[in-house]
Amino acid sequence: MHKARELISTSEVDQHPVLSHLPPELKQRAADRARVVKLARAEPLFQRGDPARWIYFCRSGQVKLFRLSDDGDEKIVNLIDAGRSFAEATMFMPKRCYPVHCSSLKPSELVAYDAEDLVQMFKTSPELCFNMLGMLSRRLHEKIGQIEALSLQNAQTRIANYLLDESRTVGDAGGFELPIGKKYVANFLSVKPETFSRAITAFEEAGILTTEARKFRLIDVPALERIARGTPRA
Amino acid sequence: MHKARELISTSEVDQHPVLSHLPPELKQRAADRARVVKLARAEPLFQRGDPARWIYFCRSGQVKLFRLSDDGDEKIVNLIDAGRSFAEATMFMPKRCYPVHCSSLKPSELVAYDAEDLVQMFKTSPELCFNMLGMLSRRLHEKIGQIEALSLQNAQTRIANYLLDESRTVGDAGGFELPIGKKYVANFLSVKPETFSRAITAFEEAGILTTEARKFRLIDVPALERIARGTPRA
DNA sequence: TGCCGGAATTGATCCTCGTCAATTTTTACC
DNA sequence: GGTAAAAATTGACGAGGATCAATTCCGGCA
Repeated sequence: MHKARELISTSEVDQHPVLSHLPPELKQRAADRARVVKLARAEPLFQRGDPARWIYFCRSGQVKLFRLSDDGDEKIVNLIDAGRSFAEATMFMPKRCYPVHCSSLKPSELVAYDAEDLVQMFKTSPELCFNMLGMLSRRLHEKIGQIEALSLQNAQTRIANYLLDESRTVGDAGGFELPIGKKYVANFLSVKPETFSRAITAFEEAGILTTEARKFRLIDVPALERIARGTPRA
Repeated sequence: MHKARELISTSEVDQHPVLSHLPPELKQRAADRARVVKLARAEPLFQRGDPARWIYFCRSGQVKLFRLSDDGDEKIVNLIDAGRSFAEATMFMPKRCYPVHCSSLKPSELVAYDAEDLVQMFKTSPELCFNMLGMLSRRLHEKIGQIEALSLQNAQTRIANYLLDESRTVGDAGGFELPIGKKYVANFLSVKPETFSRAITAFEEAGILTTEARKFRLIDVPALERIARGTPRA
């Protein structure tokens, strides 16, 4: 059961948006206490309520953060791609537990940093704290955006916004590829797969985009932007 | 137009969940630079996008934080009662602007603290930062809860949860009173006033609660909890 | 006290989206 | 490369909640 623990280099720590600001000696310490976690496809990492001993960086692959309702329905709160970190906020909660479930969507490699030890480091440096405060503020802002979208926009509008977002962030002239199955994208947008599918079909028929497998190519961006603004006409 | 600025005492600063942890001399400095803002009923305080020069504490009254859609629909993201603070997260955003609109719901008195000056104070003390990190974590957690509710629960369930919450936090044996007009509560729950009204009527007819003006009295709490869990039967 | 205007309630209707079911397509794995 | 399982699509249908409209209720104020 025990195999040699994979060593983490300080340059690995530099990937992390917050830990990269650690002074060199602490960077080393963080690396020394970190470990690599490898997940197969669809393997759970932690459950809501588990004590939050680790915070994570996604080195490769993809994981989902989600809530479950009493009757088993799932709501994906966040999709974490390679290069992004998650669960930092747990370090500062009174009861240090994960507030969501986490599970991989593809085979993934994560770097796990020791939460307790990091807390000690943060206690030594307001600069570090400020980096973290900035990150949490951005997250909070993001969530407010999600709430607004859920309350004020309909399915089509949310989907249109998502497509425009993806196109801008990961797309090139040739279009872009969905990071994962439409099922999960749909869930993230709080829409049923059927509804997602129908919306895409409608967009295709309107000449707004073309699809081929997972590849999307936007044809009529202005039209999509009008839909995203909730004003398909005018 | 200029009248004498109302002075803020350090004991006023002690009301603030984060600033109360300032060392005495900084507490005095915060008080010296703070000011009182009085709002009439339904008076705007700031707009989304305004530079965030101040963070606020609600001394009395009530304000709403909200977003507006392009076609003018409003979504209340948060209701702030007396004793609560808001807008702290703006201090740590790259572009220090309010991400929501704010407007009073009743005549209110707010204490406005100088954001830039507070940032300087925070830079001196990891302890202060930790208090703030804790608060932002809690806020983030709250938002995740709202998102889950919007995605996974129906109108009845959200309303049931709200009633149970209110009953637990502000209620006594004789029931509790809505903090404001049902219109606003409904909006906060992302439900139309008509739907809210119908749900309450249904609860009354089921013998779950009684209402009288704004006063609510829960009769059959277990039944309401079942609805809140999404399993009305069993 | 009586009047006015906004809030709340109630009813009727509509429409978006979820549900259920049947295929088709894609993916994973031997 | 072939097969089984999962994902995606498509269609038909229904329910939850929004919308529109009409009263009724209540609070503030002269």
